[in-house]
Amino acid sequence: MAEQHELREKGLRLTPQRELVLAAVRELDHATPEEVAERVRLTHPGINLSTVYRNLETLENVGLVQHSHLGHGGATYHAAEVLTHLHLVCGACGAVGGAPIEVAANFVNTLADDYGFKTDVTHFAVYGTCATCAQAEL
Amino acid sequence: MAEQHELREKGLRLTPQRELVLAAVRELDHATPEEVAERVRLTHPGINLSTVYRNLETLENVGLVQHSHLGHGGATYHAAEVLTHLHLVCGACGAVGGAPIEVAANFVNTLADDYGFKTDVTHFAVYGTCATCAQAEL
DNA sequence: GTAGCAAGTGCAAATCTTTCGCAATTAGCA
DNA sequence: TGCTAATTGCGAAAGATTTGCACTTGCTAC
Repeated sequence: MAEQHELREKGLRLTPQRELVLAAVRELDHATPEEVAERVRLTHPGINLSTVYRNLETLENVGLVQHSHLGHGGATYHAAEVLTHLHLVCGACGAVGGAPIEVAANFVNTLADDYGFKTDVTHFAVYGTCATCAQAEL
Repeated sequence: MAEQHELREKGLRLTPQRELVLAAVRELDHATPEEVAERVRLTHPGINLSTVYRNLETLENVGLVQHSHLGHGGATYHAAEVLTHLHLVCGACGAVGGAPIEVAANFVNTLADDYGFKTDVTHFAVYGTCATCAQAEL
């Protein structure tokens, strides 16, 4: 229950709904707010979608969850602990692959050295064509 | 008017509206559908927003324009000719910087070699903190 | 040059996602 | 146990994008 500490520090409360949202984000991975709500409703049907949105935002401010953009519109959320990989999104089939952050280390360093830009590689997906689809195109 | 060729090939027509949308995308850069519509309306006030959306989609299918994701929700469109740089989006101030594609060459090659993933670095922005904001944080 | 057909347009309404206001509820401190 | 401010639920609002449909109009064939 480390979250209790993070929350209280900022005058925030640990409500059942908030716990459920956090738990759902931790269980699911890359979950949209809608999916989080759905998950939470399995055990707590009455929860409101607004509440999910608000809690995702709150939990993000506190640093317990983060969001990234894997596709078009919506953000997807994941627990802060697990941002250990970057996302490879295939534009052809929609698959989301993963790769360790280290493969981008050089790229990140270059941007830092030459542009003073501190990159968070996990926030936006890396877009392209996955091996399978690239194969199929030939 | 190279576009005439691209369009006809697929049984599509070159309508005034379609030309205007394409012209607007070429003049603007990183334009949202809304901005494209606004631009087109300067010379052709009656154009409908749906038409802009539909034409952006059509032109993208044909390969004359492309879209990328620079921020939260919306896509922004640019002419297919000009994807010569990647986008550095600052999460703190929202500024969109640019960097030549070459800085990512190594990264792209690694992904290709190790994962068979063909990366389109221009499609999604690179997220992080710009030099100015990184400075301010200290 | 003209007719015919399918593609495209305008318009309004429908969706979908996310946000907001507000009254009722409740967690956490004294 | 009581208070106060944070939080929730709910409905409505806002914004973005899509869709159905009747009307219009490129483009091709004659």
